[in-house]
Amino acid sequence: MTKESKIPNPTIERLAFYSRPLEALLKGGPPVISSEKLAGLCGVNPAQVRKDLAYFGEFGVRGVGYEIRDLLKEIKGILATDREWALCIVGMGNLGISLVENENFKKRGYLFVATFDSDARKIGRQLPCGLTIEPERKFGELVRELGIEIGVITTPSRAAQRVTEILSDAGVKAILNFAPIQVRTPESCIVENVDFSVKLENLVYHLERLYKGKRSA
Amino acid sequence: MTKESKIPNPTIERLAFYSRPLEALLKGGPPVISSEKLAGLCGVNPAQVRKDLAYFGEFGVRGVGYEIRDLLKEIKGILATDREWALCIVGMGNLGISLVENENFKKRGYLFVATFDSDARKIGRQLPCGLTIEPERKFGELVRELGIEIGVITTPSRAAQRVTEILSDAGVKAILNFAPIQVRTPESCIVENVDFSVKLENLVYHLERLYKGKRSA
DNA sequence: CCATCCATGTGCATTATTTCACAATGCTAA
DNA sequence: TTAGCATTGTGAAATAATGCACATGGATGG
Repeated sequence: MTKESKIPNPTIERLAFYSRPLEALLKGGPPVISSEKLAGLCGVNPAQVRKDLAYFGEFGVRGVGYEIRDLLKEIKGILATDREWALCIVGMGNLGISLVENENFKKRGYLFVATFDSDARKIGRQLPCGLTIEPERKFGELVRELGIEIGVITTPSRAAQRVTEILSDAGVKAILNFAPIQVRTPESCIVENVDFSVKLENLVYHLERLYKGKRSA
Repeated sequence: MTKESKIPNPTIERLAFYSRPLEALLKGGPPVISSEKLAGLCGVNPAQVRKDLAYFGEFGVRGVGYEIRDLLKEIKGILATDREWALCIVGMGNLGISLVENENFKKRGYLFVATFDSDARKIGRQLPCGLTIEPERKFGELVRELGIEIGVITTPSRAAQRVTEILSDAGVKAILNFAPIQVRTPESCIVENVDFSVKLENLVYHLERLYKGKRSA
C-alpha cells in the first residue's frame, strides 16, 4: 500500500516474530506498547521495529506508541495470517505426526486437511486428529478438492525431491520442507527449508569458539 | 586459523548447508567438485562458496576444484561436527519424541543422552530409543554426570523460559529452542531458535503477494 | 489556545553481505 | 619446458540491512 516496493526479507521474518509477544500481551497489561518495549521483548533494536512497521503504514501514535490490538491485526493482515490456510503433509513418521497433532498450527489458522505416505503399511491408518493417511496417488484429487495451497514435506531426504515435484504438479503453491536437502521447484512454487541440524551445527561452531576463547560475531 | 577475525554468520550457516550434498556425493561420482557445481546444488553463487571457504583456508586446487572427501573433513572440523555432542531434551511431547528418535541427529554425532519432562505421568516411561524420561529435578546431576553441553527445549511456550534457566544453571552451554518464544539466557549460554510458524508465515506472506501479482524480493 | 512532552516515522551514515571480475596458479599435453 | 586451460582465491564494487539522531506531530495540562 505505502511503499511495498522493496521490503527486506528479514523484515517479514521479524513481523512474525513481533506478533508472538503481542499475542501474549493481549491478555492483560496496558493496551499500548512502545517500539522500545516491543524491541526489548524480541531482542532487536527499537528503530528496527519502527522501520519494519513503517514499510506498511503508520500504525502508531507519536508520543504514545502502538495500540496492541490494532497492531496485531495489522501484522496479521500483512502476513496474511488473518485467514485459514489448508495444508497437506507428506511423510507420516514421528515428525510428521508431531506436526499434524501440534496445536500451535491450528491456533494460527494452519489446518492440516490431508496426510500422505508411500508406505503401504501406514496408508489407511487413522490419526488422533481424525485424518486418515492417504496414498500418494491421491495427491491431485485431494489437493483440488480440499483447496490445498501449502505442502509440508517430512519424508526422508531421498524422497523429498520426488515429492516436491508431485506436489507442485498437483497445484500446491508453497512447500515447507523439513528434509535436510535443497529441493528444486518450478517458478510457480515457493519453498522454505527447515533444517534442525543446521541450527545445531551453528550452535556447536560457536560453542567450540567459546571454549577456545575466540570471540566471533 | 587464517583470517577468522570477522566471519559472517551466514557463512557458518552455509557451511552446514554445503556439507549436505557433499555427503551425498561421497557415495559415488567424481571425487572432485567445482565451486560452480556445489553452488548449483545449494542454490547459491559460486563466488560465495569460494569466499566462504576462503575464510578458513585454501582447500581447493586452482584449475581443478575441491576434493570432496577433504573438503567435507575440513568443513566438519570448522563446524566442530567431527566429534560427538551430548544433548538432553526437555518436554517429551510428540515433537520431543520425534527428535529423540530421529536418526539424522545420531548420524551426525548429536546424541541424546537424557530426556526430561515435568509431567508426573510421563516420568519413568521408557522410550523406544532406550532412554527413560527423568524428572526435572535431576537436571543438575545428569548434566554433570553425562557431560551434557547442549539442551533442546520442546516444551510449551509458557515453560520455555523457566526451563532455559534451569538448564543454564545446570551448566548447559547451548540451547536449541523449539518453543515459539524468545528466551533470555545469561552470557555464558547461547541460543538458537527454531520456529516453524515463522517459516509458514513467510510462505503465506509471499503466497499472498503472488496472488495479488505483486513481486517482492 | 498554546507550550511541553514523548514516542513515532524517517533521511542518512554505517555496517554487513554479496557479487563481480580478474590475477594467480596448479594441472595437462605437446 | 612451456603454452594453454580451467578454476581457485580475492580486492574492490555493488547491494542490502541496520542503527543513529532528529524532525514531526498527536496528546495533555495549564
